[in-house]
Amino acid sequence: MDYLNLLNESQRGAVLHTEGPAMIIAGAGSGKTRVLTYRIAHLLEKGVDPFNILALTFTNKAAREMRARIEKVVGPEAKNLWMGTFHSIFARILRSEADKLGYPRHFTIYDTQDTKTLVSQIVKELDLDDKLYKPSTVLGRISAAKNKLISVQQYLNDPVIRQDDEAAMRPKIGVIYQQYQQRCFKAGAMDFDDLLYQTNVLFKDHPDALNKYQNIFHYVMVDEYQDTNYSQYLITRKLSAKNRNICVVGDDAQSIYAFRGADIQNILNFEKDYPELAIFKLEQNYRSTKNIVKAANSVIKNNQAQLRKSVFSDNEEGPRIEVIRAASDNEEGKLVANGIYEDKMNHHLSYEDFAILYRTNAQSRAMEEALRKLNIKYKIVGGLSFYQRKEIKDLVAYLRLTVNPNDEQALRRVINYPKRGIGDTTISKLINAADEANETLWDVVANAEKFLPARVSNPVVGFAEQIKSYAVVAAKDDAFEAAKFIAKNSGMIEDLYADKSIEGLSRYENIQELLNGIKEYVDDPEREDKSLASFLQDIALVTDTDLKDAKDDGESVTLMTIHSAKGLEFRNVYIVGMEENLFPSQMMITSRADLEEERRLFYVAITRAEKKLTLSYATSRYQWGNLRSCEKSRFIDEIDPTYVDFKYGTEESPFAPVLERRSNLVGAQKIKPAAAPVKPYVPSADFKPSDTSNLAAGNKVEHPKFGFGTVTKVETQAGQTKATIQFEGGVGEKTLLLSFAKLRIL
DNA sequence: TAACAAACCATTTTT
DNA sequence: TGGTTTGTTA
Repeated sequence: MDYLNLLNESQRGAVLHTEGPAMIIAGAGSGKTRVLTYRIAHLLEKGVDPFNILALTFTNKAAREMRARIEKVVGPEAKNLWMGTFHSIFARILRSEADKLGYPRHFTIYDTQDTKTLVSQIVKELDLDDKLYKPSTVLGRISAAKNKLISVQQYLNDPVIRQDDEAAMRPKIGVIYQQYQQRCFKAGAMDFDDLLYQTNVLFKDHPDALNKYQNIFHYVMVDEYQDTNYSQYLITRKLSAKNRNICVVGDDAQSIYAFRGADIQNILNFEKDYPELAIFKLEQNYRSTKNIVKAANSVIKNNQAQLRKSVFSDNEEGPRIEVIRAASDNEEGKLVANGIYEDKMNHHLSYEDFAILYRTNAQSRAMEEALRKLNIKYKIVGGLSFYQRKEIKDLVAYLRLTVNPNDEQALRRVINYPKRGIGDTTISKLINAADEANETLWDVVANAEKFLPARVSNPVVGFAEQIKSYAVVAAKDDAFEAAKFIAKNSGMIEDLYADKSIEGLSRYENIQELLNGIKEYVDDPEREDKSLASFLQDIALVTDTDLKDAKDDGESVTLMTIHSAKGLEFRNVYIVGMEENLFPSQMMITSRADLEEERRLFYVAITRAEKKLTLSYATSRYQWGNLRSCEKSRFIDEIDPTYVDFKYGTEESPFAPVLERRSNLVGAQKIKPAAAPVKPYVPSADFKPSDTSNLAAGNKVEHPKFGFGTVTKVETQAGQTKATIQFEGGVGEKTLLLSFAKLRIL
């Protein structure tokens, strides 16, 4: 029990309050993980069986680290906790209950790429305009629907949704959603959202199953509760409905996943669901200096929607926040790299102590170049992950097909790789045949001789036999033996080995690396299930962040997006690209809610730093291939100036000459002002679109993006009413479709 | 069917 | 600008 002495009062309260609902509001750096760890340890010491505790996190890494920390306190019992990400825990539960929902036990988990391909296939089959129905747009709608638990039927019947889709000129999204779900089901596949959606279906339609898990999970804990969506909210509420021992931990100020359906109301309204709720506020920040904490507070103060709390630090004052201005993105990189080098030398630090954070992945390039020039080692988190490489996806597709032959995306991927004489025409014929006979693609492939002349069907049947033989191997051998056999037998190894180019060599090596990874997986002495199916379930939910961490080899600066930095801390942090339209991102400044999310993102970024924080921005930057001029981010000015040092003056850039020289070069592009030299307009807080059916010339209106303006013309053409509006503030004249535009008549 | 060129798209963030 | 996909040609 001596760990109780390591905690402050509110931390201790949160640890000891084990019965009944509890909410822990944990400010950044306030020892949240420590509280969760000890809370679970405390439960175990009280005699609670680890099998009765469910702890949900958002990343595998968080789960792994917490389990390791608990293990240090309570020993190997910690292994028996139900601890993992929402997706991995419910994938596991769904797998054992799959038959109730009509899915195979070894259902495939489609990754983002699979789902995109599937959507484009459907769009093509329905003969829709692929410019309008972009996979990302369509999937965004489908995903949002699933996260709100809107079924295909509800989607098709809902008049509001129909109107939205029609207004966006995409009336067929519902039909695509329907096709998409059918195809996934037929293929025995679930996407990420399905893992949560189908869990809800399971609990709704099978009360016995719900009951079973309610009786297993006596205690439910949810980390990063501010990032849960409706689907996740409902799962946790149902699971804890019986015992009401639910403890959620979160910080509304760090909610940064609204774009993915996270609903900050889940945390703001938690009290309504549980009136007997105990609330604990962790307000002391142990991570950062006073300066950093105060600066972060002064920024987040600008948000309206938030729970009241005051985060403070008892640490040293620390240096002030430094703001660097550079003339270009490349120079920004140079200044940051130099700064890191000097800091390291002056303070005897390791490169491990530094992180460079940015809003978008595209910004990493300039940083990488600059670091390389100074021979500073770095690692990038995010970007193209190992499992997204072509050759890896190919081998994984074979493995998936072995476990679940109905997996359509996997089948289409490898049916003619390596080349075995099955051309596009044959494949389309097979797909059509499957469609007509209302069978899965696999059923047709396996019986191709019934559908096609022998000359073309022979290689297809041969392929099916091959896959069947893999299933036999996978049934008796472990994942490694099976994968090795499949890689060889499929001809993949041979094909890659034949390619002697540098890329070919690296592809070959990647396959070896994947096989090594599988070997490690089966060699893990604690691994119970060493089957291929189990391995596949595992890697489907592994993210790049998890991977890089595992084989981190020593001293290097970390580069990543702010999103992936959540939950991490570094001694010295550089936040780069502090420019309007980049951070805050231009797509996020149309509404107050979006802007507040960007601000929370900035808050998260600031609070990653322990000792020293540096912000940088460039007055010009390459974007889409041409040089654009940029303005300093409004967020810089939101920091209380007491805590800030401007390193390179605020009036004129000392690097202006560099910029001039560059633009004078023959053929160099002239610096264009940003497309709209307009002050990004933030609508009135109470903005509500008016009924515009009686709009007439002369009306004064407000638009959420363009600001205030006067209507000069209203005309109706082909049933579409258009208004021409002269906007103020340099926006100029715009013609807007009234069915689309949100306007408030003043 | 492979090699190459042209066109196209992208920069929001991810389990 | 640069990476990927699509189209054209032999």
